[in-house]
Formats: sequence, structure tokens, C-alpha cells
Amino acid sequence: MFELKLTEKNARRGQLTTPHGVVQTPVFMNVGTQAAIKGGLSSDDLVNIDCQVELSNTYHLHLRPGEDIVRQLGGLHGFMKWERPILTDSGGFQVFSLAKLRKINEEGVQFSSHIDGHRIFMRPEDSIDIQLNLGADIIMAFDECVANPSPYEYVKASTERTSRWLTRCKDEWLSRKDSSINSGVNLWGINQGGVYEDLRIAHMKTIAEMDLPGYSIGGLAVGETAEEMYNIIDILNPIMPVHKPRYLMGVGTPVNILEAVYRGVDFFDCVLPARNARHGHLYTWEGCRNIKNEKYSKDASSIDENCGCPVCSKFSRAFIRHLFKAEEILAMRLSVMHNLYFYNSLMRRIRDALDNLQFEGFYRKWREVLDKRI
RNA sequence: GGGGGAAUUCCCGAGCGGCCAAAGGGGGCAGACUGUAAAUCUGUUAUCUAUGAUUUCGGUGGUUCGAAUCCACCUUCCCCCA
Repeated sequence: MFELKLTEKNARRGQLTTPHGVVQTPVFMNVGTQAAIKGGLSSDDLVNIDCQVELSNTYHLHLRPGEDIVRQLGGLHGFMKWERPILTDSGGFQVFSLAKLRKINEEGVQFSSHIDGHRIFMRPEDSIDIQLNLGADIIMAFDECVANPSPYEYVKASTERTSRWLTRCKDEWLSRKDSSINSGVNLWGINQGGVYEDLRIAHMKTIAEMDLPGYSIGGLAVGETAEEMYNIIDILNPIMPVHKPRYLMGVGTPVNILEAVYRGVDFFDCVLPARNARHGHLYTWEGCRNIKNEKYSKDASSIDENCGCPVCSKFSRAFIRHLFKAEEILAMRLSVMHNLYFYNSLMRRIRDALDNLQFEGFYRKWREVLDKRI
């Protein structure tokens, strides 16, 4: 259950209780699509970088190793030895990201496996079944993450289908959850509608009536401008259920997150910090730096002098740059640890600011800094 | 001592008379990335007073309207025979 502890303007400070513990919000969920954080981090590392929730993926784990194996090995928690909460995404994002490898109809989505091409037909019921077998604490409705730009008529039809799929997801969840390996599992619905305000509002009203334990905003950060994204959040804010968690899927940059917290969002996830880390773009409290740049070749200081992460307490910029140039996997491991620690500590600072009712000032200060390139 | 082969831009390497500042790869430099088909992808990599100009293909000289490409000699390296 979700408890809204306090608000400052639209920003919210809350906590979510799950079968695997309490989550303090606003929170950034660390993405481990295939039950692993890319870059070589283990569940121990996740604890050390202050991760509250780990996120994995239905489509990818269904293909490999398969949810039956995961279930036999204790669900995702036992499989990857992670004791804190887990959220699984439904495969809806793969409807978008693997668009060339799938066909949609009313019944569901036929994917051609990106690994070997074999066909997988995924209905909403199948996505829920897989997620229940994976044993997540929060499972997501199976939706179509609609590409941007898309014609109004397409988005309208797609969003209406996503509503029908949500009913099927809810029915499957309700009838199956008590006999699943994690009976306390919650299903969250996903809002779609592209950049069309009326479709967004109509869809949110429809899914809010279904009285699900949580709601997310999907289909953003897929090509629209940041202002369009913020506008969608703004128009949804007054019609989203107040006492239920709000999750902005797949977002975003540190400033995106700050702006979205300011607009009332509680949950986030994004591959950006991990992917950027693997590519040498490291976040600091002065902005983002590309550690591979030549100017760091002799720099003895840490990635961020003001960072308390296990990497910054020890290693120099020059060393990490060298590891990238030498293509040592340690470059990625250390960089991913740093960036995820940065995101998790950003969220901690946001929560602290809210607890002290000083988020407004925090927001105004850091929105100017965090996306800078240095 | 005799015979044969090779020298190309940061490196390897293609080119064998004009379409060559010179393919391709590597390396270098920089950029992109937002519910992860991403350890991926893109740009760039002689110089300048830059929609043009100048200097480059071991060196020097020559043939030609025109040479990285043909000729002569020189230098260096590799292989084979003695």
C-alpha cells in the first residue's frame, strides 16, 4: 500500500509497502532488464549504491532463461539474490522498441525473438502470467508504448486497445495472484495517449476507474520534446488518484526527474544512467562529464569531488579514462556504480528536501546545474 | 658475392598514368543514447587567409599536357642462392 506522507505544492513524499519491504519515494528504480545490471553489478553492489527497487523485464526473461526456471529457483528474488522490492515491466516497451519484429492485433502481440527469430505470441494474460511466475512485487499492465510521432487516429485506437488489455490484465492478476509465488503482488496500470492531451486525459480517467494499486505514465521520452512531456504530466496530475503511486516510465535525465517530481511523480526508472556510464558519460553535482575526453588523461581527482560513492572515494578520473581506453570491463562496472549511486543519491536529496519542505528551493537550484555538460 | 621483392597519409594496408588529399581497417579526437536487440551507433582525422588554394605516397632527377602510379640512380628493409 502507498502512503502519501506530505506534499509541497505538487511534489509528493511518500512510501510504498511491498512484500519485500518499504520503498521511500520519490524513488529511482535501477534497471536490470535481464535480472542483472549491465556493466557487471551484483545484488551486493546494488545494496552498496543505495538501490531501493530493482526492475526487470518480462519479454527478455521469458525468452531467456524462461519464467519457469526463474520460478523454480525462487523467483527473481531467489534467482538474483536480491531481497528488496522488484518491479517487472510487462513487455509493452518491447512493442515499441522491437517494432520491426512484432505484429499487434486485438488479442495480443506476436514477437519474432530478437535472439533467434522464433515466434512468441504475448497476450495481456501471458504477460501477467510470466510476471507472476517471476515473482515481482509490482507488475505492469501489458500495453502498447506508442511511438512519437504517431497519427491521432492510430494513437486513439491503440490507447483504447490498451484499455481493453488492462481489463484483461486486471482479471488475470486478480484470479491468479493469491496462488502465485508472491501473493502480495500489485498490478499497476499504464496511461498512454501520445502527445494528445484529450487522449491522455480520457485514458487516465478510464484506467483510474479501474481502481488499481498504482498508475504509471507511459509512452513519454520517445521523441517528443521535454516541454511536451512536462505538459502531459501537468495535465494528468489533477486527474491521477492522489493516494496511489505514480510512476513515469523510462524517464529520464536528472533534470527530467527533478521536473517530474515537481509535477507530482513518485517513481522513475531509466536505462540512461547505466548506458551513459557504459559510454563514459558520468554524472556529477556540477554536470555531466565524458570521462573519455582527452582532458582527463592526467586528472588525479575523482569523478566527482562531492560524491560519496565507492568509486569516487578511491579512483581517479585518469584511471577510469584509461580503463575505457584499454577496454577493460572495470571501466563500465565502476562507471555504472557511480552513475546509479548518483541517481539514487539525487532521489535521497529530493526526499530530504521534501521532508524539510525545502523542495522548491532545491528544484530551482539544481535544475540549472544537473544537465550541464562539463 | 649473385638473384628477386618492397618502401603510401599516426599505424597496417589498397591504389598501378587523369574520376587521388588517396579505399578499407586500426588508433586518435569528439558526439548521440530516456519502461535496454546498445561493451552500440554517428561524425571526424595533411595544411591554410578554406564553395578555393597549398604541400604529401623513401630520396634525387627524368618522361608526360598530367605521376603515388612509367624510367634512371641513390637509400633502407625483406626473401632466396653462395
